[in-house]
Amino acid sequence: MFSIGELSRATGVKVPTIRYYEGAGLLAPEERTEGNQRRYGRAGLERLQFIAHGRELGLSLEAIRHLLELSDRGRDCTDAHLIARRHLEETRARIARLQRLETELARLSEVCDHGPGEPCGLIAALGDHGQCLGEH
Amino acid sequence: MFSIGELSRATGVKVPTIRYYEGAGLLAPEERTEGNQRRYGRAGLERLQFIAHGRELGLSLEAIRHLLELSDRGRDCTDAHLIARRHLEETRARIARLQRLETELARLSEVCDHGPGEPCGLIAALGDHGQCLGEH
DNA sequence: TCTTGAAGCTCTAGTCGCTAGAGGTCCTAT
DNA sequence: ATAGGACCTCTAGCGACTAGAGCTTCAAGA
Repeated sequence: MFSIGELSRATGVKVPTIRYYEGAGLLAPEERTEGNQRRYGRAGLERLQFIAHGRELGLSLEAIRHLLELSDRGRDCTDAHLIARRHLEETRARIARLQRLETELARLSEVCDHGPGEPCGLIAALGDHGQCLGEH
Repeated sequence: MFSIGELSRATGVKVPTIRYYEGAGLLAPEERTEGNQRRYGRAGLERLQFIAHGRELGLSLEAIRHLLELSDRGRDCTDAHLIARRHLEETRARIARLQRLETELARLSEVCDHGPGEPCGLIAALGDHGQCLGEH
């Protein structure tokens, strides 16, 4: 049986976050001590690792909840693959978007050929979308 | 003089968001009508465009507030370039991180060679960080 | 067995950047 | 004069935590 602190050290998930996950209906302790402290078993540890790993991969708690249900029910994992696939697509879209921003930012931080007393090109460019090359 | 709705249409920023920016100390209307409605001038419009553009570039309101102060004070824009540069670095780091996730997700959504009744490889992999190839 | 102090408990509120809704007032065109 | 769209303020909610107050419990050493 693990205390919440042991679970925290074992997974790298902070104690208040574990309690938060419990409130969010993702992870309940197997039992409580007489004094009302949480005690987890191996299953709890693994479940928390599952959650933590999903979060590292950028999945929402919503998506993780869904995956946990599928995992609890076992069998058909079509939905699980759908979730992973959808998340992969979102990730790709976010990468593409960030890359456009990167280009823009790189350009912006170069633009500053103003002489003494003249306004800064960077600040001017920030106010004027028309100076941008692409979409963002 | 523009009403808040006109400003909204001109910039694409929603009305409640403009009010939120005001609460956040980024943008105040030049004046109010007798009936307490906000009225903005050209300066207000440009300031909002500045904010909106900064947000599109993913800058925090904090960073934008800072840039606005620099712009208001004019002259030395070293700090402005620092902000832009730091944000560019953050953006690059986020891209790199997302790309590692992309690889992992792509791999994950392929892994599912389980026979009928056997547990799904995807769900197992989600619980076990050790199966990952890289860092994330 | 007692004591101490780290670790646990619950509850509330704050973070960021909005968004939605309630319930009321104002402005403007007909 | 009136209708109704646009405006006002205020409060609460989102997601995923984080921080703090004020209290209780547990475990190890004396």
